[in-house]
Amino acid sequence: MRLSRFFLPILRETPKEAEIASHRLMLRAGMIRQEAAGIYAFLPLGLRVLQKICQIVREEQDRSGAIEMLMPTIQSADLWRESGRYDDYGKEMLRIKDRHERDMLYGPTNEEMITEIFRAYVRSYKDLPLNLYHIQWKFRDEVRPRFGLMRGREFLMKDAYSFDVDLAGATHAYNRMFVAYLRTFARMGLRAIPMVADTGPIGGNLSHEFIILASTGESEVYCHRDYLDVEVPGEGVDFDDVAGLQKIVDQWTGLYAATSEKHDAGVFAKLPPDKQMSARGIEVGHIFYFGTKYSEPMKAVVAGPDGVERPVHMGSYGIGPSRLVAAIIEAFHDDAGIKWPEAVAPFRVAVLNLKQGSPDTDAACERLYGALMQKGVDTLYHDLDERPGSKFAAMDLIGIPWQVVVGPKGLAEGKVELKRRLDGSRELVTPEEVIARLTS
RNA sequence: CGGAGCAUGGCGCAGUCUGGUAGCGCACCUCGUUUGGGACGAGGGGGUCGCAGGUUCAAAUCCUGCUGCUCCGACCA
Repeated sequence: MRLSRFFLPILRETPKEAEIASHRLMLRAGMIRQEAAGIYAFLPLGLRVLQKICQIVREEQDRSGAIEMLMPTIQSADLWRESGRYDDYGKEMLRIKDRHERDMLYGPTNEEMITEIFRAYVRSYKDLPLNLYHIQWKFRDEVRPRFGLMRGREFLMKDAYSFDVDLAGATHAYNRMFVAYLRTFARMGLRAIPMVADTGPIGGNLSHEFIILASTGESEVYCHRDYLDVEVPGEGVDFDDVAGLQKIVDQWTGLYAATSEKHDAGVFAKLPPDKQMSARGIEVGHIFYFGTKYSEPMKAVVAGPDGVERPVHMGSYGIGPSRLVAAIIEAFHDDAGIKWPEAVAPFRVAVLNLKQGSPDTDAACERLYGALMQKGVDTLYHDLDERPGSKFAAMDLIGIPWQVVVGPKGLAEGKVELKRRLDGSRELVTPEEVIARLTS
């Protein structure tokens, strides 16, 4: 992408409403624009990151055996009356009427709808296990939206729903998601720690929140320090291996870890002092097993091998990709701007032409840009006629992992500078070397 | 929902107390000089001062009502 053809409204000054780093940087980097309290438009740069995150989420959901679909944002109130949650959910639910005065709502979650879909088609235990997910916008009319995307009212959520004949099957489904989540967050460069959590309005009795540690986190969390070193399952993990998955989950739940609501100060105090870790955390995922809470009232039943119909055991599993954009920035930034992990970066490399309009640098940049694009490397070519200082500052701000700096001095020796945003390291190399490095 | 505050050009702000026809920095446009870490000079464009009433010869400024947004607390992907 040529910057001259892109839409990247970078702000030099920080809008006054932004208090935390991720919000500030997203506004300054031209990633998002606030349209109302807790409601944001994703500008092109922000959308690129959001899509990268969704793709990782998708790949790991698919790998674990879940199947993607897409449910609507608007739901009928009748469904929610069936489960009893229409009255329970409270003011967080945005209620609307259509032209026929029918009660509708903007979905805050989809347990009811997925249960309705399931019961319409599935009759037999032979169709199970089943796990369906979608990535869709949700609306929760928060009392107090804040911190930009971190606590918005409209937010993107990946929500998966599992269906099993019995507790044993549901536990395995839970474990699949548990492991998929470990891998998902690790691929984004995040260490997420599963913590025993409250189930809230979703209900149920088994639940973990996946928390990343960050000083600007909203919740106080307590955990064993060794969680920082537990191994994340690799790509080859067998999601059908019931005992194997259970072992991984046991390993990841064996040590103490709890959010403040579930915190037991007595147990925590018995940990060796150097292993006690209390910090602020950002919740980036939440998984629940809630058994037959919805299947019973909504009559989602399947026939077992004995021919007897019984309500299915369900779980639901959420990840907030839009919140993850903010969470990743909280974890990866410095005074100059964002430092994207490569897996979610909006572009992999930026080419900076230090003397736009000079035949030598222009030609060298065009060659590099063309070669990189041809090899499928996501490249942003800063081809605007600005002073070098402005270019460096802008690219540092938006946090592209690699910068190739093309200037007359380097070119005199046939070299360009390859700079790494993450650690600021830089070296002089030939353009051919740049291409080789970024395509290896 | 309790408490506090803000609303003036795209962004950040001054002007409001003490009423007199809107200003600064950045950004933007033109020309020139510049170009290895947010340049400089000259010229220029852009604002019914959040909305609606009221007081007054005159309102960004005073009064009343409304709306939007932010922050602190109680709640949550």
